[in-house]
Amino acid sequence: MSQQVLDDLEWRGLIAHSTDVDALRAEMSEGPIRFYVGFDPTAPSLHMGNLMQLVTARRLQDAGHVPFVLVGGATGMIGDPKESGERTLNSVDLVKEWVEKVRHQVEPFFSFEGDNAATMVNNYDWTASLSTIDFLRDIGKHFPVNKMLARDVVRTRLEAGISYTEFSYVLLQSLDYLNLFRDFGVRLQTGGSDQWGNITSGVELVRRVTGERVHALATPLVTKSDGTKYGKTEAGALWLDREMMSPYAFHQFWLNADDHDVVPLLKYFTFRDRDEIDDLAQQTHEMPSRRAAHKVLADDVTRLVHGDHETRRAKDAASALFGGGDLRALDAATLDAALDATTHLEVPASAELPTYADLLTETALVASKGAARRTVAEGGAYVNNERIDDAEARPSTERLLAGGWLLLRRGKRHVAGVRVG
RNA sequence: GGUGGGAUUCCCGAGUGGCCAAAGGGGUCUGGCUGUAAACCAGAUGGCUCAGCCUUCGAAGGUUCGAAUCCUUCUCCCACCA
Repeated sequence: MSQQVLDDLEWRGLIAHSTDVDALRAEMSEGPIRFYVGFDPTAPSLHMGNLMQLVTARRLQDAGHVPFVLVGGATGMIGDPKESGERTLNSVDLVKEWVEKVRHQVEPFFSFEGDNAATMVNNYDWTASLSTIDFLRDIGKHFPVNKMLARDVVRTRLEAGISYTEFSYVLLQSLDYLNLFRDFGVRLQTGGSDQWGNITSGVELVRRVTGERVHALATPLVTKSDGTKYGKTEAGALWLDREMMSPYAFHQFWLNADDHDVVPLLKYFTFRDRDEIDDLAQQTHEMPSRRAAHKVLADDVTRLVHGDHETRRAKDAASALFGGGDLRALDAATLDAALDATTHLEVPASAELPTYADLLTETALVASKGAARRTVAEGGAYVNNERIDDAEARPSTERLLAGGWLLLRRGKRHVAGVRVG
């Protein structure tokens, strides 16, 4: 029973790399196993790639397996080498702060009760007191430098330079696996394919030290159908933190997925089963304009990350703003709810309201006043769904909608509210 | 250690004294077509108090009426030689 989750992961396209799957399947068929997935505090919030790991781990827990969710209080201090170059070390206080944020973001995804309750761990707990001598003797001895140098990331970094600190990162992550195996009997690590090198190094360390063959699975990098990297928005990464990305913006991101990407995204990020996803794929094929799959994707993922209430708000905002109805017909309460969900701005009521160029800039709908003028000249700026042609003009108070709102829009889908009052 | 080549706007890459806010491509944005898709076509793409001004061509100085372009020093990369 509990091994069928592997078939599900495979069908969803979530297994990009794996150690011996048949051996893993055999172990799972005997009963639940313990597995771990780690998150390094490299930013104040998790993002799309981490979400994929969270959802994948949740699938494993739902199948009866026992999650150990690791927050990288130690690894976050060191920094995983990335191809683009050396990282700047974050201060100890900042890492600690981010550890707490990551922990809070991660917790809602798991159940901490029942037979297969999840356990939170922090690798700082077993590394902080580790002496350099012990580390070098017990761990370092198992890492041939010639093999470490052969890793792709390291090789690409040899020209540009890599510090001993980052070069050593893999030892710490491998030590995590060894410790979790010894202390808790963890036998599977999951993670993103960009972590595959680190993950297999952990498998190797466990084998060298204990002779046991533990397992690993890596999910693919999320890419668009055209092969480019997914998860980037105009504003940057797709953050899970609502302060860094509003639930409305988050919901819009999924809603605006390319048709070609929507089915893979449903498989990766939702808990819809095969029949439901096949049905949604069919609907998208037959009536693409209804965007049934996009709506399910956006609603499900937003609900998962931000909850029911925020999802409802994001949906209501979208239907008020993009529903195509007359904005003047909307009442103050509806507009309040819809525009509160977007980026919005308060300006005091006065005889002379700011110019459109200023309003567009201050709502961050455009990057600069020059960009605001350009957008207006290109015919890409709208107030209350009416195109404006003079950036230096000011809205008259007669234009105000219920509740003193003005609806600003740039292009087709970037909106912001201005409340005069 | 020596010699030669290089560092240009978000990225790649042209530019070798004024016509340079700087070709071309990519990316991005807007418009058109649509479905708040994709593809395609067109335009835009440093900032501002916008017929003008300010900041930008690895860094700092200098020459000149005028420098991304010339000179000096420094930093980093690449190639060849030792």
